[in-house]
Amino acid sequence: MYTIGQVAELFHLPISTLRYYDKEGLFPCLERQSGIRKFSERELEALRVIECLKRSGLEIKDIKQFMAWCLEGPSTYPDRKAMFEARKQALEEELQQMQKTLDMLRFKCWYYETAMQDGNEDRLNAMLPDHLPPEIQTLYDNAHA
Amino acid sequence: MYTIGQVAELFHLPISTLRYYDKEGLFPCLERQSGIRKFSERELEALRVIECLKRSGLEIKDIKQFMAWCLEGPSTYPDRKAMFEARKQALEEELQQMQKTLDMLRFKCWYYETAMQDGNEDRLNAMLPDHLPPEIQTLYDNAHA
DNA sequence: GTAACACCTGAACCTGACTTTATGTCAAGG
DNA sequence: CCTTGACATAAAGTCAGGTTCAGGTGTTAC
Repeated sequence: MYTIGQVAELFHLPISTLRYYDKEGLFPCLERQSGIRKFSERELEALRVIECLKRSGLEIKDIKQFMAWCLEGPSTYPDRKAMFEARKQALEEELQQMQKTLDMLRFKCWYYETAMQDGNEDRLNAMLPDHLPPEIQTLYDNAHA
Repeated sequence: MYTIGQVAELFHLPISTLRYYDKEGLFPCLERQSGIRKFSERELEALRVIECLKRSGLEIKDIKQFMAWCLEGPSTYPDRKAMFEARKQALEEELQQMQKTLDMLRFKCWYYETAMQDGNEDRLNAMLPDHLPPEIQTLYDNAHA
């Protein structure tokens, strides 16, 4: 059993956030002793799942839905699986987009490195868009694909 | 020369967003004819850069700073490069985190697939945390690394 | 027994990036 | 001439995800 302050420290979260999660129904089984929240292993596990779902882009209300499904038992396995599948696909697409953005950023770093050496962008502008050094061309093309 | 409506269509952005960007100073050279915004090639190029910087996680006010540097000339090449370097590093770290999250999601998909087959989580709970099938164990470990 | 401290509540406030609303100007078409 | 449609403005509203605050309670330490 942990107090809210101990859990906050364990998870490096502000106490206010834990209270907010509770208010939003993310700890449906949370118990209290004379008003004071008592966090058990069940809530810690919930918190681990919450962190994962949050990172994967879910909103609080969707996480609440997931918690509700968990309470409901095995009949909701398909819902829970569908939710994770959907998130997985969304994240995979986001990852692809990020790779493109990253190539763009790498290109821009090279661009300004070169501009600094030249003192201007004249030579660079003459090279664009298809007379760049080979590996830079790849970055540029990836970023615009 | 384009009207705000044409640009909105070209970039699949609401008109209100373009006006908001203008209000925030993202088009420092934008001209007007009797009050009406006239978007030229310069603003389209700015918009392409804005989209990239936004995807890379920059806030509007930082993008505004970048636009100001571009106006200022070659003396700000180092600032612009530093900005892209910082974004590049941040995005690379974020990408790593996302890979971990993705492994967690893949694990959860397998978990609920298995739970559905079993009709309960008893066997799964007995396998956790270190008696999982080999490739699933890898996902699990990566996600918690 | 009283001070210090962690806890409680509910409500108001905050930030970023828009979006909506209310109101107004202006040129072209029926 | 008047309506329609695209443009303009300022100001307020929205949304997620918290944070802060005022005012009160409970337990522990001396």
